[in-house]
Amino acid sequence: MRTFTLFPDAQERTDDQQKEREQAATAIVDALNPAQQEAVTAADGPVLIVAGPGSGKTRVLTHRVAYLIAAGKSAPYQILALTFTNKAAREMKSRIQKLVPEEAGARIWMGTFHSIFARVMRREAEKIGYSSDFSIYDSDDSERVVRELMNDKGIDTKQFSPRMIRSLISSAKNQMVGPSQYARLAASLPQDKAAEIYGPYEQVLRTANALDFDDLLLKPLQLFQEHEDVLAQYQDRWRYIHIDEYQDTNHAQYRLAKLLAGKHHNLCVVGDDAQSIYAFRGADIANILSFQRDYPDATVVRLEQNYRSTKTILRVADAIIKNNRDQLDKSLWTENADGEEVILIEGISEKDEALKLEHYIRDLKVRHGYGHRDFAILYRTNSQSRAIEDALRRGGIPYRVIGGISFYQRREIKDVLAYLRLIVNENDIASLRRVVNYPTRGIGAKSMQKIEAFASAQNIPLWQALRRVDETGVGPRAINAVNGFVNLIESFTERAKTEPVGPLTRDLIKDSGLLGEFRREHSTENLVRWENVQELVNAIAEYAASQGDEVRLSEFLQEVSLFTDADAGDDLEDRVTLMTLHASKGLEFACVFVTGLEEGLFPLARSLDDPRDLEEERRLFYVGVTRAEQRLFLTMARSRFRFGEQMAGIPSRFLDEVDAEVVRTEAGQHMQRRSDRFSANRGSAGGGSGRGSGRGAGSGGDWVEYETLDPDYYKASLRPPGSSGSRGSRSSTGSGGGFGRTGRDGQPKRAEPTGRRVVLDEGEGELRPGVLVEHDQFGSGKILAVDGTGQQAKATVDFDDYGRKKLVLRFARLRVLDA
DNA sequence: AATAACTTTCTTTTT
DNA sequence: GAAAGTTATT
Repeated sequence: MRTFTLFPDAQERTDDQQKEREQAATAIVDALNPAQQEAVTAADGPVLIVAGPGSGKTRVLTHRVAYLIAAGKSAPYQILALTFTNKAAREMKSRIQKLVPEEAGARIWMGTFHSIFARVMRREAEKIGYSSDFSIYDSDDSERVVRELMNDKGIDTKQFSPRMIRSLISSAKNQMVGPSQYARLAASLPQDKAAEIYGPYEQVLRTANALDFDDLLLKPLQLFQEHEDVLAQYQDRWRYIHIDEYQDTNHAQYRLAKLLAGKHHNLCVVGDDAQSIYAFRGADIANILSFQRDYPDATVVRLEQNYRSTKTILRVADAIIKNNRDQLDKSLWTENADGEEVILIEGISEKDEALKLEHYIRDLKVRHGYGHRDFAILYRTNSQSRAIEDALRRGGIPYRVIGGISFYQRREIKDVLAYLRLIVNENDIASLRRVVNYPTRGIGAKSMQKIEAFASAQNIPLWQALRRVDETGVGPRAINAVNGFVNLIESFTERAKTEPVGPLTRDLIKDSGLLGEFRREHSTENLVRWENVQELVNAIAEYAASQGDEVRLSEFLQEVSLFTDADAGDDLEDRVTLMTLHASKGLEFACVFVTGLEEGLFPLARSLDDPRDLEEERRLFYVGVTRAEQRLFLTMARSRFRFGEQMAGIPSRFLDEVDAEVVRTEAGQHMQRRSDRFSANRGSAGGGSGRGSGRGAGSGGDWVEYETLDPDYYKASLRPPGSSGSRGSRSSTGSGGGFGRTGRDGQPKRAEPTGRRVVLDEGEGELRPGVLVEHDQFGSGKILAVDGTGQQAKATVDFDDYGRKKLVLRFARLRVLDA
């Protein structure tokens, strides 16, 4: 065991304390390999850790922070560690507290750039003219603002999508180009339109006292640039700064890091240029490539040993990344075993692909003892999850989907949040617009137009115009409605000053009419929505509890905006994980399926024009492949439903780039190269078309013949405890409790029918082909077909007088005629 | 002003 | 295969 001489400026301690600390520090360092040790114990000053996948870089960062704390570097200063997700921060923090338990009280600021600087803004907002109750606009909110502005200016939102305009504005902001400068630089038609919107957009956010995601970085930058004293204060607060996934920092983040580390230079960054996959949102790979130029005295450590994957998997990864030109040279190696060959799976359609995934998972689980949590299914676009979910659900395999529409992005949740935001911040125009006539209360577009005209004529905030609605010239009904709305919001603003937020939110949901909206129609969908809203109430109550009595609603709202699905993950449950390749960054799984390897999908069609985009896609593939510890599967479908129609799938060019030596097809052959890839595997894959006997039965020894097995053999893997499988998995982080709690809280008359779930499509079961039905308008007819379920259920009906029509059951109000 | 039903458009990845 | 936009009807 080695002992380290700890830093000379450590606090004064008794000899015993000093000894204890040195032992702790030694233990922290001894757990690592020499290269990692070097990274962890590097002297003060800039440190660049270039680390390949699976090299334990997050571990290194964790240990470095722990080591600094053990060495007494933290007190009285604090350590800042910026991670890529909030979840990563949480995990790192808890590991640090295990490594240096006696220092659990050490102040570590840990989180994403966005969450850390939202905190900074909460403290300093007034200094640059914002109030600390600012709202945070996510890209959805921003897009709405952009859309409205475009409508105001008569820009065709069909020709130029608000999303595109928003993202142009966002990248301008990221590069710190202001509206007037952007107008000068605009060189294309969309850019001209963006330039037209950019200034007003900034103005709207400003008057709304709102910050978008870009502002969360830019405003602190502005703060630091305008207030040297504030900068100095933060420079001294955070003497040691750590940044994980440095290759994915954007320009503003780069500047922030540079400013903050400007005084003490203790900036330690970890990254892998080969894993840079966020250029589309402004990440600049140059940040890591030029670190040594920015900090010539930097200690550079390379971590090239991989501890995660088998040699085979690494070989595939290496073959992939070699096709990229702009890459720092790294040679990855591992002492791990060769491991299993990589398997290439071909489905006849995306359904077949999904079915095969399900079969493989089942098979591996039974034959090799994997748990569900050992599997990850990765895809390029969120929409690909559907087919896979269907297959897993049918197979009774529990799963969770990360990303997609996260809980806080759901409409019903955003509606409630918009009310809360308005209560906190009456200038929040976007939230106001969202809820002013939802649920409908008679304040339609025309009335709002008049009120807005009045506001701009009088040069008063929109909210004030609402208060003076009787001067705006709208009709008496609208005046009444607006006054009701204003009173509603203001009474809650008043109550929010003294009352706890949990019950307050519950009352709000009732008084605003949202509750009535959910009850109005008893559909399964509304029930789910209502459950989600209950869950939100619980989340708020929970937050309130964790913060003690002093609850800041605005703070909760701000944090919620930065919360993502990936942060929520309860890893404890034994489920298969489904997510995009992007979301998989930093994670690892025993078995990984990279799916949808088809031209146009992965790589995505849009990336084909620009070689840099294509390289990013390739890095994405590299990231996906290197998530696997033991087994890797590459899958594709020969046809796929996209753009609403069936499209043929051509094997991805990426498949030509992997090392064919270590890849075999399901049939056990070595993968064939490009020249004949279009016919490759056709013989054996053809068998997959016969679904019933499918599962590659024809391919020989690879597959267990399910039919010949003891029927109980698979029982264990069927339908584990978790209830209705997937449905809840997106959003059901403990939803059950939600109802109970609200119900218990003691207003029996409001007791929602929690147990009795009235499913109002109850008639649906009777609507089968052949059944005679009657429609209010079309008269009688015969059902020809029914497709979709629940909300989406549609029936094709042949009406006696009107001919064939396709009706959405939700609206159609079909009555069954007795035969 | 609100609703129902039909039509169109668009689908990358996300802090 | 879903959302937003459009139109017709009350």
